[in-house]
This record gives sequence, C-alpha cells and structure tokens, in this order.
Amino acid sequence: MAVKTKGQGGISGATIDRLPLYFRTLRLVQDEGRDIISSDELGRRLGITPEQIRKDLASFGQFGKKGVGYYVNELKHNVGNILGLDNHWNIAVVGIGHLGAALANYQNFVALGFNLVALFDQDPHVIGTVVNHVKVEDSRRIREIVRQRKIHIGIIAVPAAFAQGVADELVEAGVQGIWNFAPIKMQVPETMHIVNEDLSIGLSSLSYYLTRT
Amino acid sequence: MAVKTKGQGGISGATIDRLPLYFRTLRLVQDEGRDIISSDELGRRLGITPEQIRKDLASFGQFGKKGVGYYVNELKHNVGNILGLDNHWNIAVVGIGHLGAALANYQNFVALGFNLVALFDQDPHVIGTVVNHVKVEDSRRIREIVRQRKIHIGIIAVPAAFAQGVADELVEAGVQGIWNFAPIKMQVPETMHIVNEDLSIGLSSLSYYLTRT
DNA sequence: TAGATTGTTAATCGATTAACAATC
DNA sequence: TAGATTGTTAATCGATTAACAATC
Repeated sequence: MAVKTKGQGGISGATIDRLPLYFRTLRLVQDEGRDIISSDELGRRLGITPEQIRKDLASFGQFGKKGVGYYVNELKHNVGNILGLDNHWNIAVVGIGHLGAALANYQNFVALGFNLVALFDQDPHVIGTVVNHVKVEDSRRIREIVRQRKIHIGIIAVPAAFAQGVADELVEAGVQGIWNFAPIKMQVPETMHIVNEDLSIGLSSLSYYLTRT
Repeated sequence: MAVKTKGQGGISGATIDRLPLYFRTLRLVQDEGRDIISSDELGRRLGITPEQIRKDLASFGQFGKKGVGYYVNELKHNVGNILGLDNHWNIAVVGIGHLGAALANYQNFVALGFNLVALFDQDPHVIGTVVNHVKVEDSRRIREIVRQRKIHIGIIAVPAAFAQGVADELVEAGVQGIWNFAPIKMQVPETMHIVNEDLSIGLSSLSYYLTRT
C-alpha cells in the first residue's frame, strides 16, 4: 500500500489516488469501443459512488455534458493530463532482486507512459545482465547515469539497510521523485517527492480483519 | 498502494494501516536492546505525530505507563496480537511470474509470522519448479490443495484477465481473505475480505505531484 | 418535451490535532 | 517533589454523501 499521499494544492490526496483508477477504466472502456460513459457506470465498474467520481473530476474542471455523460476519449486524455502522464517520465529501478526485476518487467507502467531507462544493482553477478531490454549498471554509477539519461523518478527496491544510501545518491543526482519499496522512513529534503509503497501493510491489515470475522 | 482498507468495528482504517508500522519499528527497537520507548520517539522514527500514535494505541487498550512510556516487548506483543499475526496464517501465491516470485521470496512476510505453504501457476514450464523452498503446483489443483493445506489467504499475482477466475476458485476453496495485485475490481461475496494492492496508484500519484512542483 | 445526468452546494461523517488532567 | 508522558476529551480539519438546480 502506498503510504501517506497527502493532498496538495487544495485537491484531496484521496481524490488523486482515485484518478489512476479512472484512467485505467477509461482505457478499458475505450478499448471496448465506447464513446460515452456516465459517472454511474464508471462507479459501478470501480465500486465507487457516482457522486464521488463527479466530485473528483469537477475539482479539475467541467469534463462532462449534463444529461449525456463523459466523452471517453476526451476524459481519458484529460485525466492523463491531470496526472502528468504525458510528461513520459524517465524512471530507473535500483536493486534488481526479485522485486526490482518484477517492477522492471511490470507492463502496466508502459501503459501509463513511463519510460524505463536504467537499472542498477551492486551485485557483480547481476551487473551486465539485461532485464526487459535494459542493461543492469553498477550502482556506483547512479549519479553519472541519472544525469546522462535525465532520470526523473528513482524506484528503490534494495534491502532496508541500503535504502537511505540509495536515496541520498538519487537526490544528489537530481531525481525529482522517489518511489520507495524499502520498509523504512527515509530522510530526504523537504522538496523531494516521495511515495512509500509498503507491502506489509496490506497483508497485515488483512490479518487484522480476518481475526475479527 | 493498498486500496480501501475501510475501518470496521469502530476502529479507523487509517489506524489499522499504521499498526504494522508500529509493529515493525518496535521490532527494530527491540533488536537495539531498548526496554522502553515513548510515543514521541516512536513518532519521530516514523514521521507520525505522538498524539496520533497514542490515540491509535489507546483505541485498543491502555498499553503505556504515564510518565514513563511503553514497554517495548509488551507493546510489540500487544500490537502483533491486535493485528492477528499470532494466527500464523497460511498463505498461497497464485501466478508465479516476476511479481509472484518476488512475493514468494519476500522475507518481511516471515517476520510477520505468515507461512508460505503453496504456489500455483498454469504454465507447464513453471509447474514443478521450486521457489523459496515451495514447489509450484498446477493452478487446476487450487481447490484441492487450498483445503488440504488449510490455506487462509490467497495472493493473486496473475494477469488481470485471469484474476476473477482465480478469485472465484479461491473463494470456493474456502480462503478467508484475498490479497489482490491484479488491477481490477473483483466480484467476491460480501463476507470475503479483500485488499487490493494497486501499484499504478503510487507511481501515478508521484507523477501528479511532480507535474505541479 | 421528458428523461437523464452533470456540477455544485449543504449536511454529515470521520480522522487528525490540540489541550490538559491524571499519574508514574 | 518535579519532570515526563500517557490517555482522553474537545476543537478543528478534511473527505464523503445527499440533495438538487442546471441543462443537454
């Protein structure tokens, strides 16, 4: 679970976290050849109330037509634009263990417009191998390559003990955001955007609910 | 990011999602040989206010000593108990692609007391291989093996197109909870506990914030 | 036109923060 | 005792739900 995506600029963090769901569903609906969709149907497909969806969208503008619904292509374009997906951010994964390799191969990122441009690891057996068409580089070259390849987002998939060090290097190299899978709270400058993905939370909370059934 | 862990039984879902963080930090503090910790220090280590922590804990009982703090061992035991970790749930991963293999190898689950007891895949090249000391079985045997090995939680790491089918089988086989990594909203009976882990949300929301810096 | 559906305001609900009495 | 720190109540803030006018 991604932790603490706090709101900013007046828009609720909860709203922002729902936008990717809208985007994905709109893509599916588009593939089905549909031109128009109502907040009602979108809601039914996602398990979200239509009022919630209308409110979320309305906080960014008027994208629908009263009495009609939303034009699928147009809305998808707008939501993608709001999410900044057309920036086509360059991303790099640091730590090509099982999880890092899984992330490097994750096809849904391509669908969102992200470009995987670098992979890093410090294990000599892993350096030089190719994962999803990208060669794994030595972690010591993070600073150099992040600048060269204009990497915007660093994904941290190293063991907890190394995560802070990697974060420091990524920050110094000038990435704008970090997506962190290591189970630690990292120290980064105020201006750095960081999203923590904590896999323990989902499973533990499931345990909580199971215990109380 | 884990989606929609709604509160239940009067306890806020946000509170429950913080408990695993407390648990993990207490384990670390315990390893450091510390006997006592204050809400203030716990807060500093996690980036959470001490008031929030005290409130979270207080909703389950009085675990601290005024003027002193919390006894680390005792609190860790209590938080683990609240989360139901001492149930030592049996878990199975369905879909041993990159992500499924990463989850099967995820060491943090062991630290939380979960037992990995089965792996499933439908690819004949994958069936029979061993991942993290567990043999991969044919997905067609889900129902049989879930019962045999008394699996409580099913983890879905198959492509979106197969996820609903897998969920149906897991439900029929009698699992109590599902941890779903496929990017779809699944239809399951009301009584089934399901936590959706949606990796697109974290990265997309990061894109949103980066766009507005 | 009548029916459908959005966008927006008001009401409710829930979660966090602040304050402080209790007490170790 | 004096200082520290919890547990709890009250105040604030934020997010969701309900209602409905606008309008296609």
